[in-house]
Order: sequence, then C-alpha cells, then structure tokens
Amino acid sequence: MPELPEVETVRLGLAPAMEGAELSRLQLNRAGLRYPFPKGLAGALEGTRIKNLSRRAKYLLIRFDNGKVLIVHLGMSGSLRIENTDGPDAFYHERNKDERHDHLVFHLQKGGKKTNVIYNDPRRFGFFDLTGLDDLSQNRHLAGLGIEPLGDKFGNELSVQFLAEHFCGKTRPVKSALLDQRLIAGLGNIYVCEALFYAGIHPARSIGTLTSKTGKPKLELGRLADAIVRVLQDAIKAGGSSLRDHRLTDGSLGYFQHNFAVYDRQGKNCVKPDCNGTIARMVQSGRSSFYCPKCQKAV
DNA sequence: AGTGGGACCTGTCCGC
DNA sequence: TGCGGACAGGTCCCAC
Repeated sequence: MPELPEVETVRLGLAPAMEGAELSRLQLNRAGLRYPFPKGLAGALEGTRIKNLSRRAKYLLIRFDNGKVLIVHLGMSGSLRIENTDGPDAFYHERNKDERHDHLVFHLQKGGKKTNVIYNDPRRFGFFDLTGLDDLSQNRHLAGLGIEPLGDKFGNELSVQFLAEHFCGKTRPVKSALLDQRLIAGLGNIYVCEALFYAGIHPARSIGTLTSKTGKPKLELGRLADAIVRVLQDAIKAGGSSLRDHRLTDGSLGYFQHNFAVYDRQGKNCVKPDCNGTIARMVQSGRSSFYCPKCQKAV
C-alpha cells in the first residue's frame, strides 16, 4: 500500500509501538527482496533502541540510537503489521496475512511488553537499505528525490510556481511528469489519476501547454497544484482516522478503503453531478490512466 | 537530456 | 474445473 499517504499512515500506526522500543532480534526469513538485505543488517541493529520513525516520499525511515537509519520501501505489495505477542489483543493493520510472505520480523521490547512488527510482501518488490544518519541524503535511493509535495522542514513546498518552472517548454505527458519521483516525490499511479481529475486535466496532455510560452502558469496549473496537495492530505486523513479509532481486525486499511473518483472506475459515471461523462481507461507507458473524457481537457 | 519499454515476482480475475 | 493471458499500488536499467 505504498504511495505517500499509505506510507505516512503506516508510519503513524507503527510509531507508538516502535519508537522507544528496543530491537531484541531482527529476524530475516530470506536473503533479500528486490535487493539482497544489507550485509550484517541484523548485527548492526540488534540490541539498539529505535529513536523515531520518519518518512521521505514513499520511504519509511527508522532511526536507531546507534546512528543507523533503516530505509524501508514497501514496493507494490509490501505491508507492515503489528502483533502483540503476549496477549489476546493482537491487532493488524494490513491486508496480507499469508505467512509465506512474512519476510522480516522486528522483535521489539518496550516497557516489559513484547511486540512483533512483521514485514509481508507477496511480490517482493520492496527493499531495505541501511545507512548512517550523516549519509542519509547521499543514499542512492533518496539522493535524487524531488520535493515533498506536502512540504518539508526547510519550507519547500509544492506550488504553482514550482510546477510552472519545471513544465515550461517541455513536451512530456503530465501523467508521466507527475509520476517522476525526481520532480515530485511520493505520488503514484492512483493519486496522479485523482489529482488530474480534480484539476480537469487530461493525463496525456503535454506539460508545456499548462504554462504560457514565457512560463506563466495557466489557471489549470494552479488547480493541479491544489489538487495534488488536497488529494494527498485527504488520503492521509482517511487512513489516519481509521487507525486512531479502531483496532483493525482485518486488512481494510490501505488504498481501497478510499473512494476514488476515477481510479479503477472505468465505465462508471463521472462523480461530478453536472457531468454525464463515463470514466475511461488508457495505457500510458505501460500503466493505466483513468479519466473523465468530458471533464479533463486534452489541450 | 529526456523518453518509453521491459524486467523484477506473485496473486487474482476473467474468458474460453 | 483448468488454463492462459492480462493486470496490479513501484523502481531501476537500458535502449532510442
């Protein structure tokens, strides 16, 4: 469940159990996932305490009190679930319970209580990397990432000016530009489709047509900047609220508890009350785009 | 330089 | 019921 809002939701869900806990054992059930696990991974972390959980784009960052940072990417199908091992109140917040795909287990202790956090990933597109706090920004996975769409601690944030600057004079389809993690980091296929719908922009539209020749943003580009931020914030809110309010006993948390306007709604009616359009699907560089041909302008 | 396409891997769903 | 093909939230690498 891995676009930015899902990773943020996972972070919020795991933080109370993981922050401040001691990692008594790191159990690796195979040699690696997409990449081999880093050499000496367990030895480098066992016996240390987790300081905090943070997030960069779709990466979960687990910081330990020996200065190491574990970088976690959930790939397409990765998830993390918490199991309290010493009581009947074990709870889950993911959809994968097939133990064959439990690839890594954090054995944690906090205040005399034992908890397991289990990484499950059927497709094994996820990966783990280990780095030091000082080398974090040079890490091969993090170094090339673009801006955090919801802003960062340095005050950088997604703005219409940012988009205009990077779109002016270019020709690539807006769908592909928004999926490019070097520009904006954290968007994936679902939220790009949703944001383009709310902005009224066709996924195949060339980004250069969203500014004037001199780089002045058109109205739609302002709508796009707003839509990206709102779609992500709403998704975090939806995930966060279900985490807070419930001990989830099933795998309901993830993308598909949300109601999407266009994603995976091919053939259904456009959700805009004054539109009688039908949601369409097209393939762009091998990936599905969903859109309303009536609301989303191609030029 | 900036694209698109394939590879990675397993599970699920749909049509025959 | 079984089988093959298409498809799925992401990223990297390699041709053009």
